[in-house]
Amino acid sequence: MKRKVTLKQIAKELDVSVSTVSKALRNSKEISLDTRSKVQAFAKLYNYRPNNIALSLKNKRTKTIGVIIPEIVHHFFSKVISGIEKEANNRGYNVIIGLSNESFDKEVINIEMLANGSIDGFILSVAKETLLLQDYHHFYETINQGMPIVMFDRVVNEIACDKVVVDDKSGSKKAVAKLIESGCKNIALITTKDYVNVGKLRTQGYLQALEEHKVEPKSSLIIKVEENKDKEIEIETLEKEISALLDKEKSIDGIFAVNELYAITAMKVAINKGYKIPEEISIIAFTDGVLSKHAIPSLSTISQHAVEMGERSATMLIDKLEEIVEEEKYNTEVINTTLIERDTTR
Amino acid sequence: MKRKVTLKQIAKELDVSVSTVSKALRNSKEISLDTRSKVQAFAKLYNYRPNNIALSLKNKRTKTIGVIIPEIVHHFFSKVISGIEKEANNRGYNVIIGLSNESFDKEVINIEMLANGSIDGFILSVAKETLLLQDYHHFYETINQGMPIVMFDRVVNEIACDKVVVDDKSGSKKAVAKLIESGCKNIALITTKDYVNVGKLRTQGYLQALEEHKVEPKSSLIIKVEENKDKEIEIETLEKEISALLDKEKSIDGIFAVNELYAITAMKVAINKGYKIPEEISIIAFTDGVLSKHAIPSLSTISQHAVEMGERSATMLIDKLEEIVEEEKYNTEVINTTLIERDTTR
DNA sequence: TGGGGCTACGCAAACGTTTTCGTGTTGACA
DNA sequence: TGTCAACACGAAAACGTTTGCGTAGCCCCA
Repeated sequence: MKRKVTLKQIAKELDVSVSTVSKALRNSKEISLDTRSKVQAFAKLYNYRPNNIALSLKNKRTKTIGVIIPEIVHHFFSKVISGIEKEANNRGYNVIIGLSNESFDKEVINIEMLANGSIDGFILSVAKETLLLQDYHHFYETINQGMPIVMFDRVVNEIACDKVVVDDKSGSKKAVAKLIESGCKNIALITTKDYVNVGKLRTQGYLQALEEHKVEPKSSLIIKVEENKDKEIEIETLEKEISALLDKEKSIDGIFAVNELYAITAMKVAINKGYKIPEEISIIAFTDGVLSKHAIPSLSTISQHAVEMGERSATMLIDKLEEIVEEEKYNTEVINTTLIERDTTR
Repeated sequence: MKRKVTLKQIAKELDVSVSTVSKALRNSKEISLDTRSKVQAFAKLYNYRPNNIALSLKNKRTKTIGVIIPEIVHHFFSKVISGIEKEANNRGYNVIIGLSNESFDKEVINIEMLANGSIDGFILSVAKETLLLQDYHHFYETINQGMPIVMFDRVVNEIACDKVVVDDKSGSKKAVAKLIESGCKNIALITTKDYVNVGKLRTQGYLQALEEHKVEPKSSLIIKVEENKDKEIEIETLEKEISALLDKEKSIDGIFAVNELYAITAMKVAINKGYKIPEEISIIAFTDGVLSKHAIPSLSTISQHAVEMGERSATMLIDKLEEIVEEEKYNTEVINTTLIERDTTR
């Protein structure tokens, strides 16, 4: 087993100095052609590759970006990552991943672990617990130490950093408008509690769409789901709530859910009750994923273009790292949503 | 903006040497209690954290493991990653991710990018193209340089390294046996072409189960799907094939598919043709994911315990890195599968 | 023959740590 | 007063690079 070869070893072997080897490999004309080719041949033979860690230390940059997300087993986040990875790789960066599992503590630990020189900057989406606690000291500290952060999707408005968000409100409006225009009169909303920012915004979009179409909102048509660590329980509870809702409000002919899973759950309950979809009840979900695509019937959704979000985030971060954009200038990019019409809408 | 503080700065500020600071922070009794507390207080005040890169260079270990997977927008792989990340974090390691997108070239580039000192070892699942080309030089080179590799799921048998695999054959047998025992007489198989190792093994399991139950296999009941870069097209083609199959072989009363998506596709076609599921046709998929869980009806599956695979892989790699296991000793761990009975089986 | 100007290389510092070894000061004790 | 141990600290090397600068050797020309 031949260990990795270093400049020093090459130097020793060829009886020249380390600096000569280094310069020869970079084809400096300070070194004679003769020596250059000798060194290069030797380096090639032994498959020399400069040690990244040494370079990082010297250059004070790692060419690595840290990504902290709440969870990875989630279509949206994994799509964002694939976008980040693509753009990062194109520009010669690596991606290191930390998962917060929606926990404040894990988010803090992950950030601290990476902030000590391992990476050049962060791309992250804030954990729910953090949003609930509203404790953002770890973000401030990171930024204060000169490490740029790009937040995506779940952002904290009061923090001065780059952000990439989806236009939740207008996305919801799009969805609800579609339902109304296709003839729905009584549209139920399945959303989250208000502390989840995106849920709140999507709720606002729903209300605005109703208003603009002069439909009176009815609070009895809105379910605000209580999050639960155990998704199974959350969904089971939701099933009961939806079932009760459909029993009580017979006039419901449209459902807008703030995510796929809520929508699928609603569809399941409705189908079990014998409703025809989309003839009797139309359904649209925010967030487009595999579930929607392959559901039977396939679900109409609002796509948030997760891959693009990832790409844009990476672009913003790297632009800042490479000083293509001034340090103190923070932007918020809004990614537009698209309505994907499938089989649950008319 | 206060930059990261270093030992040198603390030393200068407190008018002692760098080594004194270092020792004081590690509570060496070589340093007087007085100096120690002074240094520690100062370090705390300025939130000193040792620079990871410098430590990596010094210690010749990065405490980071590289993970190369074919794609991340895939329930199985993201689950494996979450398992890896969990175990790695528990043991103080970071995880850096590379995506091959099933491409040989990207796999090679990713490995080369990370092998130059950035990480201590690899966990990877081989890209399809690599399996097709059977060009494994990049794996050999990596191992030769003393960097351990753990392969999971899609492994190369001929390479001497640790492996974590799922027992594909027995998993398939379990599924097909279940179908037979619940009364199915004519079980169709939807699988991949044979060069995909796991597809091949699962096909073998199907055949063995039939044999053990004295059912004559019929090649007319088997669809071997031609992979396509464009999944849409692949699935569309598959739909037609399944449709033709169901039209031709009216006696089919069970379907076993080597992955969720194939199973869902089959279910879709069957439902459209008016079959009752599971009464007229039972379906089981290899690979358990969101799709199966939330399909309507929910799909019975063979779970491969992806999170556990990730954890085991990480454990094996780290054990080797920390020399808990001898370097030259390679193991192959087999993760057992579990049949999850849902609504597509009787 | 002396000086100037190349050429081709080596030295050393720097990045931020840790650790081994050396050393100056102090105090105790004979 | 001389010796020795203990104490408290500093210097320097090492990890693997890159790069500015110094310089030995040579040739050329006056």
